[in-house]
Amino acid sequence: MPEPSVPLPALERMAAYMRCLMQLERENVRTVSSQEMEALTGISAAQFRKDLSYFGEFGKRGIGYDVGQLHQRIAAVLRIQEEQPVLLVGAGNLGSALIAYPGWGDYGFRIVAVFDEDPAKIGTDLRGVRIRPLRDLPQVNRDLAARIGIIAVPADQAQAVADALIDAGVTGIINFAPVKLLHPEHVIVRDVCFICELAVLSYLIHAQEAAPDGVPAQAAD
Amino acid sequence: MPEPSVPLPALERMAAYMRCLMQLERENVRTVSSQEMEALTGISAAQFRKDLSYFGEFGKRGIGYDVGQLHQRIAAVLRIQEEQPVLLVGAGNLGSALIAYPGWGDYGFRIVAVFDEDPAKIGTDLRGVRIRPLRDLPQVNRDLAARIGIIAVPADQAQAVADALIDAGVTGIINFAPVKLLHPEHVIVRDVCFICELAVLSYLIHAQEAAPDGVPAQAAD
DNA sequence: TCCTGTGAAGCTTTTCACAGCA
DNA sequence: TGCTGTGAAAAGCTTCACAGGA
Repeated sequence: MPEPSVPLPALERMAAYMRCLMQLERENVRTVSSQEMEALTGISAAQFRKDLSYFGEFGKRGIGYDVGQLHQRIAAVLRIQEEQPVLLVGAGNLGSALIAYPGWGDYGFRIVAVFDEDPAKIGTDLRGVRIRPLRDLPQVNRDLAARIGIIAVPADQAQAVADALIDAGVTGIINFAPVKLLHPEHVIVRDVCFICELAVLSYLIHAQEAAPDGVPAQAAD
Repeated sequence: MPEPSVPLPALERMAAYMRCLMQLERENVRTVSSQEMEALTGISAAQFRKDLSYFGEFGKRGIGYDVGQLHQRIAAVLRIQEEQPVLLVGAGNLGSALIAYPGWGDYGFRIVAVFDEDPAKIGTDLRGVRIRPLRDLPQVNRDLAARIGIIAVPADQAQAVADALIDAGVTGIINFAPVKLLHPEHVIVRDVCFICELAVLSYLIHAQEAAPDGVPAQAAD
């Protein structure tokens, strides 16, 4: 009944298309073709059309796609057409940077609670959200019922935080800590390893120098 | 002469292997087999061996891999065996979080200069690195000769910053701003879109609920 | 024996190229 | 005509399965 096995890379591109469509909306562009999307995103027109085809028909032959409508339909596919509550654990530098990110609302997410263990931080406000002790997590999420959690704590605390989030009913985790988390099968964990990006970049730069046409040196979006 | 067209996913896994090997070194583990690496990273033993094979032979048959030696050789492959200077543009929340990250040294990177446009920040210190105005970039990098730059500024400034970095000799950019950057072919740009990760997670959570065995729901590492 | 390194098979994803509709 | 949607072909990546050295 749901979409039959969509390639994961296609899903990742869907988020990129949405970003692009929001930009076009701000510029009051009404209609866009797959060709134009290729110019804007760097993703080929054929790829764009194929990606959309996993989820249905979205355009008008001979015309293109209605920008606003396509935005809405992609949001519906990604299940971000209505607000989704998110829990953030860790109110250090990274946590602060995350909560300050201006795009949450555009993507239908809202940080509804922030947790930290530092007594100096507990009770204070981070952009209008009170910081609570981690032990309050189960009780707080009984009301909030958030399914998504973000781990922004040091590596040595990450597993304990993951366990607590999962106990509290979270089924999807974005993990910024540099450790592999153990978790039950029904929970989905996505690791964000930004220094890995740098390492890959380092390789690609040097590979390109050594043989300017050797490795495709494709950028990741 | 260099490695003939290594799959990009293989490169991304190399960084993950390195992270795992550093952990093993801290635990004083001397030898590791591809089986054990599978247990630790979630990446299959066959995949691990195949990935390494793109770059040479690293193990001993019947024994496994020497942890320290493998770490060194992967570092050499990624060109992070000796310190690489990195420029950071943007000293806001995100920039501060990045510079506070404790793993830079482990991966052979060092932030050698920080730039920002905010007069209130210029001249102050961020973790021992002085914040300079962006206009100083060309001159500063004449000495530092960094090839890698990180863009951690708002979307509307990102293109100008990218242009400045490229002018100053940077050939690889990690872009945290939510815009597609225009750049010459010889420059490699990798976008980090953390909210895209959340959007994908949102889809996967709901897909799994709808059909617990429909979509593989594989986590990204 | 144990475990690596690797060609070949199998599977996934991307690209092509064109039918079909406005 | 113009541009979408999509089977089929091509390319790319992963897994298999086993030869071969310690």
